Amino acid sequence: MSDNILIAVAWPYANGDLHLGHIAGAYLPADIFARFHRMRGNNVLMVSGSDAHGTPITLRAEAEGVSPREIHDRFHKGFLESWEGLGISWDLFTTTETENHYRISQDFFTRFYEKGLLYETASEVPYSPTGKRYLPDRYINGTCPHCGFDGARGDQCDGCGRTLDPRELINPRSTLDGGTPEFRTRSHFMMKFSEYGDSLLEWLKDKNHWRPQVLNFTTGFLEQGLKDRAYTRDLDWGIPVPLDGWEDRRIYVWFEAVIGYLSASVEWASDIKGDPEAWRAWWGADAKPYYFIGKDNITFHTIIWPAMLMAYGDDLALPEDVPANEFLNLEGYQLSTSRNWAVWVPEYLANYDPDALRFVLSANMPETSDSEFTWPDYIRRVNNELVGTYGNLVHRTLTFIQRFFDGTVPDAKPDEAGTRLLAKGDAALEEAAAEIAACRFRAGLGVAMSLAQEGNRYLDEHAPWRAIREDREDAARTLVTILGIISGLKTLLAPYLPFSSQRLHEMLGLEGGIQDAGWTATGPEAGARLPQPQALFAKLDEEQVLAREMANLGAGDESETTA
RNA sequence: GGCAACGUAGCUCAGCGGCAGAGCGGGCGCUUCAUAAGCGCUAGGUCACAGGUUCGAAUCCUGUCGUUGCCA
Repeated sequence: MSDNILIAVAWPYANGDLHLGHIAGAYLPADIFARFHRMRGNNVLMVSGSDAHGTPITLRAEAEGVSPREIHDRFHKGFLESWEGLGISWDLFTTTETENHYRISQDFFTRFYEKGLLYETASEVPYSPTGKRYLPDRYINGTCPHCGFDGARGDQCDGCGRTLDPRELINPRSTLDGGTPEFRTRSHFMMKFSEYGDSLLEWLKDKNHWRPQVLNFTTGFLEQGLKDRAYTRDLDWGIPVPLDGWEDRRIYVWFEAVIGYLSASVEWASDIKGDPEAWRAWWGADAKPYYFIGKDNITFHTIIWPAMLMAYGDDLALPEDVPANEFLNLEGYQLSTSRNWAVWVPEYLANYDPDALRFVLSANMPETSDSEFTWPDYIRRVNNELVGTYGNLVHRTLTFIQRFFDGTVPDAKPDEAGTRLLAKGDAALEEAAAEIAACRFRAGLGVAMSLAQEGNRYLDEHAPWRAIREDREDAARTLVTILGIISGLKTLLAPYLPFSSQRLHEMLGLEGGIQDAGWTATGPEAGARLPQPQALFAKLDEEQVLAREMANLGAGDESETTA
């Protein structure tokens, strides 16, 4: 009996390239999970898309003097290239700028409105008389009433870190033209989230498999009492409120972005699957939706979106798990786009192997706490663990068969010790499966690396390079055993290292795609001809990599740094 | 300011009531099939700090300091 597993992944703002933080935080764990479940024979639907409507996009558009849509189109295209290069295996990566997404987001609004869950309220909104437009909080600068810092923004003061209301600012001015904003009273819709606090707490009761930090945070948040929130904003970029006389208001970007998980599923069903109803299998009572996000997004995925699903009705499936990751730091500091303190995916892919990055980020994934990426560590892990332990086990075995057995899989049966090792290999497959299914990706990779080490140890103990001289049969038994271990490793590592696992699949003389080969350690048959082996991974030149990357880091930074 | 999490070996991280662990790096040795790769042995720690609970605390509780996220 196979499960229907929806893999819903955070929607990146289309206002800049992807960096390592995005990958380690959400996209890599989601992809490992998706590939694993496909190999196990489950029905996977993995979706996400570009968030087109966030403030960061309009900010960048105004800075460059182009339209928000142009910014969105440029970076959405870049995302697609990054996914391709990194092997992130979407069923659909769409965008919030589709007609389909507008329709479904407006349908949610209409449903909520008709159910009486949206009510009007008046609030004071900053308005620029010179620009003849309403201003988001971030578009207002002024003096902080708490610390006197002059560059405080309408939402937060960078001087003292306090969050602000734009009306508190002393001497407020628009960042667009420096003009003084006035505050106008505007009607907006509030969503009755407060009605769902108890139901959410009830729903959380059997979520003991969630990560403690996610569950504790969510429970604590709800126990303080869930408040109603403004559902609409005064913007001209975004999805219009579908009510007569309200067309100049937009649905708040966060509330339509989470609807994207559903609208992307619907789009996949009609446009890719060719069966408009096919999405229901992943949203019905027995579906298991997993949401892969970073820790800054927990509230929206464990509270707001489940509340919206409850409010919508139709028994749409609530999250099975929200394995939010913590953050990845870089060389001791937080990632920062403005200071160019980041490793950008397109630049990485221009110089290095995608599997090497997937390996290093998986080995050090921020599952339980913030973790650290450094280039020296990247080089060490690639050269010593990926190349030295795993790649070399494969290479020494395959070149040995090529050299001493004419590239033909020997016809021999493992002896007692070999049979024991192969049993360990089978056990490792199940052990890793349990770890991955529970979203413990670091641990799953650890199982694979331990098995590779066992393989190396076995080779050293049985020394086929000595046996080949006096007892060819013994050497053959050893090699067949290790071939079985390598076959298991190729499967075990396929979710983590899809490109090299496919190459290894072919080097073992096996046909087709590894993703269709199942979760088994089945290797080549006796007598099978193996192609000339190639190294799975290249060693890195430490000096060269460090020279290039350390020079890149922070380059182009025009602000003062204290580091 | 409130809530939540984190602080463990030189580095990156596990462990989360019962003799302080792994990988990498360091030291010593073995091996030569292999991308100078592999294997074994070894050194190293007041488990942030101060109290408390317990026969027993890195682990549970309280407080302090530091880091992070969310909220005000």
